[in-house]
Amino acid sequence: MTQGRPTMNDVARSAGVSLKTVSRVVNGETTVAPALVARVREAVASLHYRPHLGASMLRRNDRRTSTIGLLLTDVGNPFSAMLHRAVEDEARPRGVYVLTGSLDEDPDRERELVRAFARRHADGLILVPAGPDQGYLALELPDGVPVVFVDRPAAGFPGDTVLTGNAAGAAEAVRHLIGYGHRHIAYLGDLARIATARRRLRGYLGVVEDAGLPPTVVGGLHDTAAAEASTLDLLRRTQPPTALFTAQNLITIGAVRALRRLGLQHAVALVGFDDFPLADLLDPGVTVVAQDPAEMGRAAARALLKRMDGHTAEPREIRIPTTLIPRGSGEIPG
Amino acid sequence: MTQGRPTMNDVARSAGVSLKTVSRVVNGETTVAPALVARVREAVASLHYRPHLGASMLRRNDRRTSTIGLLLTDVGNPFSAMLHRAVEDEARPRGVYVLTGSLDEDPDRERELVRAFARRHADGLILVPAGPDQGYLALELPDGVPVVFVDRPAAGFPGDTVLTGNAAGAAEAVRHLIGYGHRHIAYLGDLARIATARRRLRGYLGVVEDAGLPPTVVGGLHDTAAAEASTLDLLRRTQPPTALFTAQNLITIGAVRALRRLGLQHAVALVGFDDFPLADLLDPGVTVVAQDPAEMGRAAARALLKRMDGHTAEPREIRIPTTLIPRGSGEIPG
DNA sequence: TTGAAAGCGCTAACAC
DNA sequence: GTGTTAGCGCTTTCAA
Repeated sequence: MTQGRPTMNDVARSAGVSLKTVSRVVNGETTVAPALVARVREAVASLHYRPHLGASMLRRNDRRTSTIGLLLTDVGNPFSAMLHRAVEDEARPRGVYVLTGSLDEDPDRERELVRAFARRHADGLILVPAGPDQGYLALELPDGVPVVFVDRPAAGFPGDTVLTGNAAGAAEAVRHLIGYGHRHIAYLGDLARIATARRRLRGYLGVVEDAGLPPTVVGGLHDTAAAEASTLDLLRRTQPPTALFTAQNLITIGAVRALRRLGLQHAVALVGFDDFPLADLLDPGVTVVAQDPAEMGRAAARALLKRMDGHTAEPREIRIPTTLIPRGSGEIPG
Repeated sequence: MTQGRPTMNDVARSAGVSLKTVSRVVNGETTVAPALVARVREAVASLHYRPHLGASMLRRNDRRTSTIGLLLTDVGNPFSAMLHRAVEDEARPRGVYVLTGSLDEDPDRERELVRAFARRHADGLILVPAGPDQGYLALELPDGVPVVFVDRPAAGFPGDTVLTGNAAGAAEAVRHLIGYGHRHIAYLGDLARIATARRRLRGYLGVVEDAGLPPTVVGGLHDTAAAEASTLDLLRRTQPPTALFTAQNLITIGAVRALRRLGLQHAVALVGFDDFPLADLLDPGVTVVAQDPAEMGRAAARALLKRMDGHTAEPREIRIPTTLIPRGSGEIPG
């Protein structure tokens, strides 16, 4: 019955017209007699003909696939997932579909995925950079394929960049704690390679120094367990801090666990960077500086689609502000 | 400088060999003299040649793109996101990449996305069905493109199906509550179209009836707010239940909020279907019947890849068991 | 307005 | 081992 799917030629034969006429109808050209259009449409329907995008792409001049690539830290984490959803929502009305992949902070994986998506003729890329340098993009990507960077600045390749107010958000958190009378505020975070972490630390240090307070920095925390352990150590010191600023999601949760274990959750103040579900249901509710991943995704997708439409201008830097959400843990006086 | 990217012909000219020899080298065929291989490799590198997958696909017999489509309820929700990640992890070592999309329980959207992915020559699909019938797949998909269904059974198209033990999990939750002495256990859930919800309700009803207990069913709950309101109503009745079984994530959270507001969180027992982050940090910890989205994703991807490898056998039904995780709220005696 | 021929970049089939 | 020829399904170019 089916020996491969039907081609334009099959449709042409079935409709009694030439191949080219079918092509014209399928592509919505208006220079075809209505009677022929109808015959072709009928044949298309009865044969269940679907145009072969690859073949069309090969011959066409514009060579668009209406597909973009989205390279995230980890498609499974809630932050990435919300960003992903926002990108899809912007792309959907344009008939643009999304290839996705997780980089796990691995620069090799970043380049591998870029190459894979380039081979699949993505019209553009949205990238949360894992590596320190994106110069390779010039080699992997055909000319004219735009890239928008998200959450971290890129190096070596031009593109719009969507960033959160990392330093500003951290500064706001620390100022909030100072406003409640705290004079000894500790920073818990991941000081690693990642530019994001450094910016948050800078925000903390700036405010603490301006206020003439002693900085306490605990770095190198990558997961909940490490954060919990470090927080326990910190609070058992002879001069423990009266307030904590945790620079990331998982670290905040580790700190909450530690405070519980010591029964200090109503005694030591806490503000975390990044919101998380149910933060309001804990006791006390956890005060956070929330990012807006959905807005970041929307902004990135809009910037990319604009470039794909031929918009050429100097790469822009788009900054999405953070919001401090007081829920109790950050309003414990010092 | 760049007038389009280089083709195999450019490489052949640059290396002083024939087009076909380049093709052989690029495709890793072993019947080429080492000296020529080296010359071709060099030319490939210096010209930054990248093979044109579309053209290759067009001519090749097997016509594979090493791309699969993943159609989820909502890429932004944690359950879908974890499933997505597991699929990616299975596909990655095979050099298979993933097109993703959200259906939002909309059958039209389901068909639209299937068509879009088929046009992009996905080698296979993993689908969380939104609509009641998947018969259209036979028209939209080329012959031989396998589909694996996840989380819900499909109709009208053959394919492996990965399901959670919905009825069994619900039954276990209710039995757990009965084991703690409860005789009046209410069901809160979404009774809508969705097969999943009906199965959970069936699990509840089966156990309750077998135990000779009166069923109390509150349905039509779609979000946290509705669940909170309904729970409040329920607990203010003259004969309130002593235990709640909430059939879904968001409903569980709504119920938790309601119990808090009434100060009953240590008096009324609660078991929820679906785990959620921080369930253990609440007071009391929330006992749940946990699904395993990662295992569902792995199973689906493995089944799909096997079919893509030519495995032909009767479609299988793969059932991923649930796990009851006691954390406190389900162990309050009745 | 419609059609015939050429060819996009690549690989299958068959020479040499 | 290597090269030549034909052609995948479609759009371009140009002629009718």
